[in-house]
Amino acid sequence: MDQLREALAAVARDLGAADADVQLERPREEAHGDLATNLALQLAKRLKRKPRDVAAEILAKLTLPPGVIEKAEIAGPGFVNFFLAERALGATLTAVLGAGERYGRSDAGAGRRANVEFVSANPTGPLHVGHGRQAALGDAIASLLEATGWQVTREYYYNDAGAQIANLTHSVQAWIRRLGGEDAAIPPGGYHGEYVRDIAEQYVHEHPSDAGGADLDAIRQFAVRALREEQDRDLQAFGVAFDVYALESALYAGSQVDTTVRRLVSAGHAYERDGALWLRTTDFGDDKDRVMRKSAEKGGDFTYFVPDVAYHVSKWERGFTRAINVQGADHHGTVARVRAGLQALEMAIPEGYPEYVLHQMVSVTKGGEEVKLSKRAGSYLTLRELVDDVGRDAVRYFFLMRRGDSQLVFDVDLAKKQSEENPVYYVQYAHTRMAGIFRNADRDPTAVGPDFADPSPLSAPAETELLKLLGQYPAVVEKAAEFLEPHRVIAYLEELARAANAWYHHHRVLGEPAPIERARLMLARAVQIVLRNGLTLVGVSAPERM
RNA sequence: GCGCCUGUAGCUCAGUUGGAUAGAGCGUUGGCCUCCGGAGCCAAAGGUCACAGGUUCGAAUCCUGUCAGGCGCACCA
Repeated sequence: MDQLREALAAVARDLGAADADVQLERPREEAHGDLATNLALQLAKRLKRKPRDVAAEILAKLTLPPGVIEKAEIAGPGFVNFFLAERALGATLTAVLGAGERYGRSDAGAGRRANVEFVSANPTGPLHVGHGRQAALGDAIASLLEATGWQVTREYYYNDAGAQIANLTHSVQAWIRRLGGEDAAIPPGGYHGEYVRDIAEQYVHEHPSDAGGADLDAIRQFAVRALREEQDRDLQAFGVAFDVYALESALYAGSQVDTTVRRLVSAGHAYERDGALWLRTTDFGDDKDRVMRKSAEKGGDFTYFVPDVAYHVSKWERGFTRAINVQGADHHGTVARVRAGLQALEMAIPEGYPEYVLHQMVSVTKGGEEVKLSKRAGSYLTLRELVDDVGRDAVRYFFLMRRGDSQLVFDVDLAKKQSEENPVYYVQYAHTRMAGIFRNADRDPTAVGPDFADPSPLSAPAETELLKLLGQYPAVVEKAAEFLEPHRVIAYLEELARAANAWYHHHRVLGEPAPIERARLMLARAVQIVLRNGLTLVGVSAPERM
């Protein structure tokens, strides 16, 4: 492909257009060949000639690399279509079988370090469905980066000491007093879920000396730990693991917050007004300036903006050349101000740092009606309940099959009731069928390597189609990683599974004449490898049996 | 009012960053089990790509405007 591109560039130079951008793409239509270029269309205007005439001259001057291209032809308004020789497709097969589980991986990231922050829910309640989308998305993005050569840290940031935690603490305290027979009300802004009562009961059980709930600090620590542990259990059930848990309170304790403010002031972008300390973020693309330290009458403490900036400084200083934040779209307002804060430090942090992957909200329908999301346990909306009901694989797959910036309707009834028709089963089933071939043949699939047999008997249309798809997988992974869009992998897997199921239905493997059987075993093994690699990449299992 | 995201088949959504006749699943209709797992395969019907302009060889894709939905717009986090 690179050879072809260079050959075309040489022709372009010859025609006096050395700066032409040579584009090679895979045509949608099979009749349009395996690769196509629009070079003639691009050049036609500046050469003031008809596109098809330019295409003819390109073709005449083109020196094709030997053995790779079978034929080339002019089509449509002036496209030049190239047809790959069969040998090239056979090479795909040996590439897949040779690389195995490494097929599709690359080292584009060259071992540089990337931080992917996601979920980052404060420990004020169980994880809900929206966190589930974020967990699936963040984990898959991290995996995509790993597959393309980045050294990835999965990070979870949470606040264990702010106003929301105080609300939680007082809510638990109120329940402790209720359990003691008092008539205590949940404070305004407090948490009403049943889990609050459960925590209160546990607290009383483990702290008999404080049955009255007087020790707020002890209650806070207990509640935060209990909810963090519950969230960890939920994430574990979902198959997501983090490398680093970062605490907001540590930024204060480690004086990073103070240091950040000092740097911002000395960089000259801060000013005082109405008794508060402001940062002129409008100098760096924000739409309004931000308060860093509140005025004395408002309490005189820092706004959340400051630790947010300090936190991202810490990512930079820990050596992450990329920081990717996966967040709900309701947080999009923070994007401009965090970046502006980092620029205002004048520490040579790149302008686009950190990168954001924002996903739209998940709405949940149950019984045909939309259910409002809230942090109430028992409302059938926690991630844990969804995973327990629908299954980890289906939940992961559903959350990833859509682009992040389209809204997602998760119909719980449908996911449960019609789980057999879920696309995830279709893809997994294709994998199971390939595995079944080796099971029935009583063969070890891992023994089928690139030198297992001669792949040339694979000539049926369904087979060349499969080989082409297998050859596309590395590019799919590369693009999905580049755009941080795991749904591209899902779409590819469905296409591959469709082609694999059609092939399986029309062609037998076992019992055919030996050269054909052995060649098809290679193809079946290659399909199995790529399906498994892709499913693993998006966090879905590839079962041998279902 | 301002900003970000979205609008594609009855429903849920893709669309390889500007390419050729806009695709898939579900649903609907009609076929296919002596066969490695039918959780499957083959086919049909179904479209003013929200609407109106513009850019150019060429637009679902880029620009402008309008309409509709979602989410933001604190000295809250």
